Amino acid sequence: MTGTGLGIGEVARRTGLSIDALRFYEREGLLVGPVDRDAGGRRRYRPLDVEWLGICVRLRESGMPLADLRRFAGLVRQGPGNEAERLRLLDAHRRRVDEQIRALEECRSLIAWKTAVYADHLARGEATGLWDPTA
Amino acid sequence: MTGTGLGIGEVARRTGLSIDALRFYEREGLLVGPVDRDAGGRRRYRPLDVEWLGICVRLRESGMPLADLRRFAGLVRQGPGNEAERLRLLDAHRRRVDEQIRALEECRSLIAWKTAVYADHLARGEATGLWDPTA
DNA sequence: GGTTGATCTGGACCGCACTCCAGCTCCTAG
DNA sequence: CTAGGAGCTGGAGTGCGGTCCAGATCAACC
Repeated sequence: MTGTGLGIGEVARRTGLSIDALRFYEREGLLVGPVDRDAGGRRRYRPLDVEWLGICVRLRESGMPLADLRRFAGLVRQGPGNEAERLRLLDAHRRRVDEQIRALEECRSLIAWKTAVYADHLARGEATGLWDPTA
Repeated sequence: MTGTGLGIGEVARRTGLSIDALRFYEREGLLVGPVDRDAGGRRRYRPLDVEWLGICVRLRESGMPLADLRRFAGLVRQGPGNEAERLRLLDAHRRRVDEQIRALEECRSLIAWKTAVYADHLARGEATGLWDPTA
């Protein structure tokens, strides 16, 4: 029997984080609590840890800096009583995500327009509207 | 008279890039051609340069690495004849942007759900479903 | 002529988020 | 017993994308 919880390799596979990143996150205080260790000193992640790491991954993917993640983890670690602050933090982040989506959509439409210009140009041979700094 | 073209400070204001970044981009070969200089050796950006920089900003905002931007700039610098490759490059980037938007929207909905949980909790005092690692 | 403000160059430095490494321990299978 | 594989620690190194700085020059105005 492997004991309770998951080993670091398994957690890495499940979360998509590297083993090094998992140890790094722990050193940086991004977890909601100390990770259990087995008799030999190896990490054993409980389901809660893994779930939290999943959230970390999402927040990171959406551009939250580690510093903010650390603050959030700190609030959660303190336990109940600071929900208002957690809410503020998440809400501010959501607004940033909205803004990112908006900006990306704008970029996307510029790119789509440019690709359309090139595609059109290729479809009919020489055409106008191309970048040509030699002009 | 200030002569033709814009000074670096003005271009920085218009593009949102810092003066240092503008010089850095130039050193890194991200521009479509050499920037003009006035009698005193100062940069004078032509409208085409500024327009290209605007595109750079968009592409960077949407996560294109400088290396790709450099490749694209190189193609444009070469002049007509490589439109197919420019198209491939932009198209690949558009797909990455689409993927980013998708991922961000997923993150957004997780965050929205979490904030709803906290908001609900705050609205009615103690409730369930909160992170509490002390449990 | 002097001051002020923008710009120049080359090169050092920075923050972020990891990633890699040496040298060690521990567990399991054969 | 031994070989292999997963994991451990502390610390150094990496890649990206700029940012900062010293020391000089230049243009314009008073």
